[in-house]
Amino acid sequence: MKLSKMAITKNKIKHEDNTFAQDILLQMGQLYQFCSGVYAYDHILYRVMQNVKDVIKKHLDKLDCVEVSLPVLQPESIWEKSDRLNKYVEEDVLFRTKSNAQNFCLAPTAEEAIVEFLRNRLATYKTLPVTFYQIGTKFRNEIRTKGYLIRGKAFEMMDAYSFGRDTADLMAEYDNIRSAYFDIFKELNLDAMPVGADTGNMGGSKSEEFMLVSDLGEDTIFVDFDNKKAFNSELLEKDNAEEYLRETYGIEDIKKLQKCRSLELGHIFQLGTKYSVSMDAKYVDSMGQMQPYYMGCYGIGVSRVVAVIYENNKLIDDKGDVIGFSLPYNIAPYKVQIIFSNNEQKEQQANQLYNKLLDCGINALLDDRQDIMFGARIKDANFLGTPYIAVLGNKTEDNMVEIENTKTKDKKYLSIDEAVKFFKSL
RNA sequence: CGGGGUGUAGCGCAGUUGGUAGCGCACGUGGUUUGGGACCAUGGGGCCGGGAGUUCGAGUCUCUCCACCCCGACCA
Repeated sequence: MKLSKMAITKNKIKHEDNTFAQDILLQMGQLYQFCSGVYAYDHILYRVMQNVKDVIKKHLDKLDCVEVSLPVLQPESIWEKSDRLNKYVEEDVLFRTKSNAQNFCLAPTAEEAIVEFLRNRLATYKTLPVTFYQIGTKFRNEIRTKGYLIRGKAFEMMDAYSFGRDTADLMAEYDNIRSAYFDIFKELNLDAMPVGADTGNMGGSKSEEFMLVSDLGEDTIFVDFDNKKAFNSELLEKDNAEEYLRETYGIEDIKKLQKCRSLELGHIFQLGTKYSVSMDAKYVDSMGQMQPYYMGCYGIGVSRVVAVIYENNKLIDDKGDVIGFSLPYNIAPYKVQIIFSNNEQKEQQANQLYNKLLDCGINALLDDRQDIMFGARIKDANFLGTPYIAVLGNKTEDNMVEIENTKTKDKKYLSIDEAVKFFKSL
């Protein structure tokens, strides 16, 4: 992609109090706020999110989870069936809309929709167990939005739903997804851990949040780092909290746990038969008897994950100012930003490198903006978050490229073909 | 919904005891520059968040809405 085509102006970021990554994204125009909790994503940010989604998909597909797309516009009638409509309306969390004849809502989650979608096709035990998922925009009228993408009114979420014959099926798939979550967060380089949590509006018997210890978060958790056990402080409000924690999460002595601030990135629930019973969704077992599905549901806050990735990959100079980002190679939509001195020969070589990289399927950015000084190109090169910068400057030896790792600042000097080879090897 | 804060150009901000709007960056044009955010000249861009008042006169004072941010409460 050429910068001249991306409507990118010379960036000059005000650094005062700009330690928050998303403030930088707003100033750069990668994030644009329409109103509280509602944002547009510019190209780079959007592609980062796509890549995060691809990582999630890869690990779910490995488990034979089936990706589908459920409607964002949901008839409220399905919410009446599960008896959740009143609760969501009372809490004013639902964005409601209507035609002359029918009431709709914008999907805040999709338990009802997935049951409607699959109930007739999961008529017999022979079709079970299965897990379906989707990744898309969800809408919740948050009473109070927070931290831009951390908590918005419209946000991207992966939501998966498992259908099993019995508790054993449910537990097995819950564990599968749980371990897939470990793989997903590991690949995203996020140190998230499962934390015992309240089931809230979802209901069900047990749930765990995947929490990242972070000041960005809104939750307080208690962690036993040695035994890798943790729970959300909200559970302390339960009746018989200690007994519940011991039985459900195997937490013996609360006093030994360490209190931490944390951010919820995912949440997995053992729903059991809550929705299959309320919505009368059943299958026929091998004895010819009607049985309710044993369901689980599993979410990952994708836009929130993206916000954290940016936060974790800020580039900070000696003065402590944020000067850009260096995204992890596997998440960065573009691997290298190519800049060149204002002379024809260097421009030609830069184009050559750019085209050769594209031919090899390596996404590169070319800063081909006119009337801009070389120094400004260098400064700007950190903002779009490419893990590498390729410099073809007057001080670079002829036909050579200076490749800089934006995170480590390591530099190497290669010919154009060697540079291409280098990127192919990554 | 309580508490606090902020609304002035695309972004970041200044605007004195009320006198009719400024700065930096960005953007246009001309020229000189050209490896760590160049310089000179010049130009365009504003319902000063909205409305009502006080006043000869309101960005500034009063009232009242609204929006956004932060802290709570609540939830994912």
